[in-house]
Amino acid sequence: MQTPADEARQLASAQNFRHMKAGGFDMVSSKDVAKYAGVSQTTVSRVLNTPDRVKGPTYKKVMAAIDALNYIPDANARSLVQQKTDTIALISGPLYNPFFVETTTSIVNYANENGFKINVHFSKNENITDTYHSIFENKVDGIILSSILLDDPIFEKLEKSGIPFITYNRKHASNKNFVEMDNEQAGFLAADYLLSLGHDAICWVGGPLEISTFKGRYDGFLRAFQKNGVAVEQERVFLTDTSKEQLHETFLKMEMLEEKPTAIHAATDAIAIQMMDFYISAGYRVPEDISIIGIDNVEIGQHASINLTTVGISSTANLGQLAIEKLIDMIHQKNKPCIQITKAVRLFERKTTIERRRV
Amino acid sequence: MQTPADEARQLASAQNFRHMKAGGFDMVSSKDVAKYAGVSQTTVSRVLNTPDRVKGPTYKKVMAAIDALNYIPDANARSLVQQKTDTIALISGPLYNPFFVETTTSIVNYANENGFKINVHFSKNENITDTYHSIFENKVDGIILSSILLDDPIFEKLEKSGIPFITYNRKHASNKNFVEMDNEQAGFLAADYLLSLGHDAICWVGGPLEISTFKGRYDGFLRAFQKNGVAVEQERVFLTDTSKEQLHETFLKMEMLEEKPTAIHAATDAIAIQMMDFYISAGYRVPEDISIIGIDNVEIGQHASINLTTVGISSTANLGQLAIEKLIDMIHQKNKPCIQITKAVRLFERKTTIERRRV
DNA sequence: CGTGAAAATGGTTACGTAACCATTTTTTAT
DNA sequence: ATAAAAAATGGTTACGTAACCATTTTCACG
Repeated sequence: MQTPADEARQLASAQNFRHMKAGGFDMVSSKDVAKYAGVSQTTVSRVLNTPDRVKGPTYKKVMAAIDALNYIPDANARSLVQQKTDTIALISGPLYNPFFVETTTSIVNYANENGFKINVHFSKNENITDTYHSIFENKVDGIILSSILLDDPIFEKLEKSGIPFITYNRKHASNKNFVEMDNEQAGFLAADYLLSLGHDAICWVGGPLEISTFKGRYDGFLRAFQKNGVAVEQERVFLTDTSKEQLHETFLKMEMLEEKPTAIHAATDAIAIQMMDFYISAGYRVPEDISIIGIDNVEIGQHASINLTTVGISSTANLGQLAIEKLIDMIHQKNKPCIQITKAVRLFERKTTIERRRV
Repeated sequence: MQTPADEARQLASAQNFRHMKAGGFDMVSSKDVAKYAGVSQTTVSRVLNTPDRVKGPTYKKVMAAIDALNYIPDANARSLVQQKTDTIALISGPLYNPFFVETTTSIVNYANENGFKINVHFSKNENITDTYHSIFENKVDGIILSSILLDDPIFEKLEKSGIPFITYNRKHASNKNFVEMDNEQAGFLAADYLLSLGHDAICWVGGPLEISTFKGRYDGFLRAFQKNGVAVEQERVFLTDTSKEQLHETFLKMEMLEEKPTAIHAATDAIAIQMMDFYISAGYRVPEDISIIGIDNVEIGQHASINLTTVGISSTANLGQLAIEKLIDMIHQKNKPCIQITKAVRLFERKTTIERRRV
């Protein structure tokens, strides 16, 4: 039987265990809980991690203490002793590219659902030593990244670190684990489609060929021209940074061409959508005045106001989702098989492309 | 003078310091570096943290050892002893709302530039005990969040935790620190504008009024009707979940109305853009057949193909950016002033609204 | 009821770092 | 040259947890 006095004493006791700290209350440790419950710290740990190995009454005592003291275990301390952080680093491309919006969503949600925290980093270029510094210091359990060049020197460091990692979208020349789409075929399908519509003044707008996606898509673009017996004119090939500003420069350059393009093959939907904006703002009609095709099949491209013709993965898969699933597998089962997934692609015919009017 | 034999010995020595671990190499500690360099662990720590207090030769010796052993300090261990993690938790709304794309970008980039890691969480509803569990266990230095209800019970726990936190976009009824737009005025401006265009069959589409943004915007909507002497008909008010599926349900319900709306006031641009998609896909023309206005002034709404009329912050500020700046201030200077920022708004007249044709 | 096995609990240690205090070395001022 | 001060370095500890081994308690069985 518990008297009011007992209760009061117990309450006072709980108060005493609350050390005031700089920020506010708390910083109650499992030691405090142990003392309060009259057991050893080891037992407190067991209550939380292997409750089966603790007798009913003990369990209740400890849980009561945890409640009374408002104890929250410290994941950092646990990481230190267990040598794992339950954290995955994500190095994504910028979100102004809708492709990364979708992959980031999938990656973060899937990881969180599976008990992993995600440290996010957005990188525009590949000059991100600071980012890797932070990632390596944090001893993350895995790394999922897109931002890498075909011959990126960081790759060696990644391998040497021993941390499981996988790339999505892009890959490195020596990549063991990656999830990509069939970039070459994507480029081919898009270009072949434009050619089949009768276009020949086609501009290619893409990023640097040191990046696997751009390289593959450009190669496919070339193959389509070859197959159709059309020559690629170098002045219509624009390799540019994918920022809005640089794309606007590119737009202006295309406007200066002697023979203006009747179609644009953008290496990504993000580029396509941005170019659409420039053209429409300049008074052009899409597709009547200019056809535009992208690659990636991003969600926003399916909006009725945009209706972007594009090439994308045949299935409804999401490269980020696939990659994070594999990465977490790799983290769990210590054996590391090669994950090399190249998803098949197909054309999504929509409303930004039209047969060339012969004038 | 160093002979080849010396070099070889040194190399062998370095090798010996590399303990093979489960995953791969490494797990070199500052102790290993100390032994290798012939100094104390304390000195190694000093070389990294207060190099001024170390003599030149010692510094060089230690740096050489760090290099030779490929030593990377363990941020977790540092966190444990320093009682800070240099980590901020972000609880954002889902990225299919473009508003959160922009805020997330700003928050992650600014935090990373200032030496903080960001743990991202996307939440659709407010039922996220697991998320908070993880956040509290990780002893983050600060929390920046949008997902909160006006009377959210989690608020009390946040306060009690003693962790600095700030909300952006939304706020709690008792919030000490928040960054929002003038939601009431935004709702007012949008509704008043539609009314000024001659619309009266206006549908409101928004989320639950337990959320400050929706509540404020709806209140403003009501005020505009009152000011214009127009009655709000309850059957034209749709309070719904903002998922694509639920919005489609709403669209179907609007189609069933006896008197179909001539204009839609969406509580957010995300809703507006989604409704646009449904209407155009169903064969309507925007704005000729139906006017649509949003709130937030998201980037994609400015695209030439969408051109969404909307209400947004007058300045080019970004609520997420403002909030993360303030939060990091709060973390650095231990005093915690009240950050209560309500940004002024204005109308952005674009192409999804038109004067009502009197039939 | 006694004995051995199993279950429950406790004590000690390590994880890797920075804080703290102690000691040694160097510099400065006389 | 010497004392005092300053600089440089080292030893020990704590941070909070789980692993590991030791001890005690409980239980089953003959």
